[in-house]
Amino acid sequence: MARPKSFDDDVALDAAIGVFREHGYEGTSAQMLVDAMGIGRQSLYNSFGDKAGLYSAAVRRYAIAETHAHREALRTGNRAIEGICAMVDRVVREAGRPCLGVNSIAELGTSWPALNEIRAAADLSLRTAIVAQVAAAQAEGDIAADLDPDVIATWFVASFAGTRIAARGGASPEHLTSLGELTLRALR
Amino acid sequence: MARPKSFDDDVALDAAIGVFREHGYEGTSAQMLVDAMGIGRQSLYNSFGDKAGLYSAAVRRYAIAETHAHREALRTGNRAIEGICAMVDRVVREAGRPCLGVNSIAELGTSWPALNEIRAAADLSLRTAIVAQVAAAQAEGDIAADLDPDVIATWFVASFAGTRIAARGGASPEHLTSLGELTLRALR
DNA sequence: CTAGTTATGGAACGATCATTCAATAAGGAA
DNA sequence: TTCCTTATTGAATGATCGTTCCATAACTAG
Repeated sequence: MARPKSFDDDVALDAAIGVFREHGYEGTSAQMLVDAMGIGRQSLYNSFGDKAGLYSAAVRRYAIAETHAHREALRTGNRAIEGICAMVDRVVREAGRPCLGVNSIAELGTSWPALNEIRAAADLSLRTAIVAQVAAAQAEGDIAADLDPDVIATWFVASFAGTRIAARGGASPEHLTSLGELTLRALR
Repeated sequence: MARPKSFDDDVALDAAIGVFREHGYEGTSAQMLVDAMGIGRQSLYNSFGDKAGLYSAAVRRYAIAETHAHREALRTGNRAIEGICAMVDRVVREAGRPCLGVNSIAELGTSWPALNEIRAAADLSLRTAIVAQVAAAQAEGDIAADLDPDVIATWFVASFAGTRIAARGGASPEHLTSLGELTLRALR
């Protein structure tokens, strides 16, 4: 009953994610977004409200994809520790590209309620998966039993942020690999 | 032979640092800076060139102060490991305030040559101190001897970044303390 | 074919951006 | 005092910011 959209919201959102990852929220202009997304300015505002809404949508989509990738990696191998290693390896391997989650925290802190909610949901999902996997690895004797799985989950998330910051600061792949190894070593 | 300045560059710079820490480079306007620094617009440009120059000067001053504080903490106690613990504790204790170093890396990556130089100098200074301290702690049997001190130095820096990102994301002091403990545990 | 509805593209909005100009003020050297 | 130099102040610069208005295009239900 009306003119159909000429683009897919998620495809456009992925393009926006690419820009926000590299330039941050304040460093990205509406012009940069319409250029990267390949849509008109008005279409951007029709679909996402405003720049803040688009950013929130981008962070949400990114957080969901990132959480999913982490959980997928955790399912690797037979022993629980193998999945944990796979998760760490993936972070090390992909640390070369800026992380929208880390960058949004660094840039905006907890000042956006909408972002806080998105992060809380992603954190819960990821942490739940890590806690279960860690408990399993502890039962299998691959992680020290005296450590609280919940603390370890926080530990992993922080280590990932540290690795990503190191990479964004120019650390070599060898250094990043070392970081991944030490992250796992802390738990033995 | 001419009118003297009515303000001290370093005092003004500290005020600028406070604004940049919280709002980042792109999120800070010249108006916010003159308000916080308590000087006129023209004085800002006379003393620091432009906004980018002021930011570089702020990051430089911050990096020097932060590196100095780290090195001071390292000198604590009798055994080398005590100084290392003090350094970690300080980061945990002060993680509540945003880190200009971490935030500048997250926001700008390695795209500013001037910042890269500042970081390289600070990194070298800090890493040198940590390496020496770690080697001493290894000789005293408090850190595993099979680990490369240089890798450990990278590890500390990354852990600090992770802790600070966690704090900026809203982590509780208890969680931050746990992160500090696990940072040290990785080395035993 | 027509009427109704939404998407699109381009020009335009006021506001704010970083930066500078021009005029005045303040001190040291003579 | 007088001159010279620099600091300060406030207004003004053009550019770009995020956002919206408006006319047109595209599609569907009737």
